[in-house]
Amino acid sequence: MKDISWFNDMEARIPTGEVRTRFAPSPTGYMHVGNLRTALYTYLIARHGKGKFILRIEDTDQGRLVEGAVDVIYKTMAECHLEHDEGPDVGGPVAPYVQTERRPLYKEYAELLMERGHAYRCFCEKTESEEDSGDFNRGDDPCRSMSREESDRLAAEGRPYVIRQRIPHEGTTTFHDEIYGDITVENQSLDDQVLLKRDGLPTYNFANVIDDHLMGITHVVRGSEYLSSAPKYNLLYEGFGWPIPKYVHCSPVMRDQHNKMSKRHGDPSYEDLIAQGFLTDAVINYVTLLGWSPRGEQEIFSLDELKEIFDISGISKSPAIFDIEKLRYFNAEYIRAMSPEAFAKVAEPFIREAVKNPAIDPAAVAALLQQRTEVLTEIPEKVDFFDALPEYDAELFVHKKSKSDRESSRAMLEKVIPAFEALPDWNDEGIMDVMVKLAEAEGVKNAKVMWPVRIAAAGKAVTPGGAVEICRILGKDECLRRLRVGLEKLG
RNA sequence: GGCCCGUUGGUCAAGUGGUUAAGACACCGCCCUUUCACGGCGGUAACAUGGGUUCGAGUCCCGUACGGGUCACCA
Repeated sequence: MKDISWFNDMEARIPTGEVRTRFAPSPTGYMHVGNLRTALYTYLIARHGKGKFILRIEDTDQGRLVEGAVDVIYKTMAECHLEHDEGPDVGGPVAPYVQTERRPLYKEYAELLMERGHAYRCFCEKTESEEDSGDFNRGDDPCRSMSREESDRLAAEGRPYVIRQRIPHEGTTTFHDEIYGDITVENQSLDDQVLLKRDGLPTYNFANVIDDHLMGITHVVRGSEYLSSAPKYNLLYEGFGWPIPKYVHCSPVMRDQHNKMSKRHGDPSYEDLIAQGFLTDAVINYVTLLGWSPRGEQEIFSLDELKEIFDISGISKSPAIFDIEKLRYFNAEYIRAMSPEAFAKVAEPFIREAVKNPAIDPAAVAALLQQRTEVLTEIPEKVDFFDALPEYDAELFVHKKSKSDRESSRAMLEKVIPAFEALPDWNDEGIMDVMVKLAEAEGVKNAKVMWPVRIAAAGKAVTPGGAVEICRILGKDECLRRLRVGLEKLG
């Protein structure tokens, strides 16, 4: 009999008595929105339960390793404030946290499972066509019924093999999912899945069970694509005599009715969304609500609030379609909730993209933008007129609502220009005062004065801010220059 | 195709046998307003479908349709 004292040592290291969850990405180089949501739910379950959140890297697929991908994971998680308590970089009681570094472990456990009769070596070399066609009936696999002696002999000879799970042909298996409830399947619908690959590395399905157990994971959170595999996991846990964790299978994030969000379809990853001008906190808030309901009417939540209220029972069973329009709304809400200073800081690079003129104060422009910006990337086109007066048509001076036409506009500009020239201090009060007084003197509404001033100052119909703010920010000289240009167009 | 899961307005969703079926985004209208926004008010719009069970069904059961997942030595 094999010496299995190592087994007891491993078991002794498992932390107990606390909620423990893990986010276990395979390093593919970027963070899908679906991945981010799974990470969030996993994190929130741990934090809500005052437990531990663990990062584990699943790199058992040697063919899909991407250079630098692990760094992307660290960076994204840090940016999203998903700090982990244990992981490859920070260590922890059940290290190592990278699957390839745990390699020897899986084989030991696979052999332990063989000892217990729940797994067997399979020496078959089946061609892809046999696998694909489904012609090969696993029930007929001669390896399954091979004697242990024969199996050991072939292995000792150096014959390559995989280790398969021995699934009973009879009976049913029932497992419980926190979201879907109890699910029962016929054992005969389950196949003898490979646990240990020919290269000695475990399959995802096996490594997960081993690691989740050894790391003391209490809530196994993952995508619903693993729902069909869950009965096989149960059989593995039972085969080892291990407690079964709580399963939390999350439905996918869709790009439309039929397709999951995917890079292939050009759907944005987390990194892409940030590049498109979305704020991390807004993305987190929106993504959390995509497939989870807090039940009340509040929608805007900080991560700290989410830690407090997040509840597994609020996760929905059906897939959710990603709606960038609603994300824009969340983003706008977050922008408006920022302090003017904080917004000026994030907006400045985007303002400077369009406005090179050093005389223009970016903080002043930002103040105009904050209430009317949804995503940061739309800023440059909104403020480009500060840099240079655009070519525009005199027709812009015609505006029904403010009762402005070319005639009135020319008349107003003719009177505003000298009044502005005479202004001792160039500030909002002074500028406003000139225009209000003029309107009074002319017996017209303020709008009739302000419309042509704003148009001449900006050269476009829609602007962030009104005539007063735009004139002030432009500075007296530039403002007057533009008003004269406007007057010429009307002349 | 077998097995598993799902289905409330265009979208996210509340709802756990009795409600005028919440709320949010989007859309439309009105108000506010120096433009556009912000904000305020209001509006259009949903229980996939057929049978049961029940005094009563979006809520429970069965069928059907549609959609998704899975059936890899990928995760």
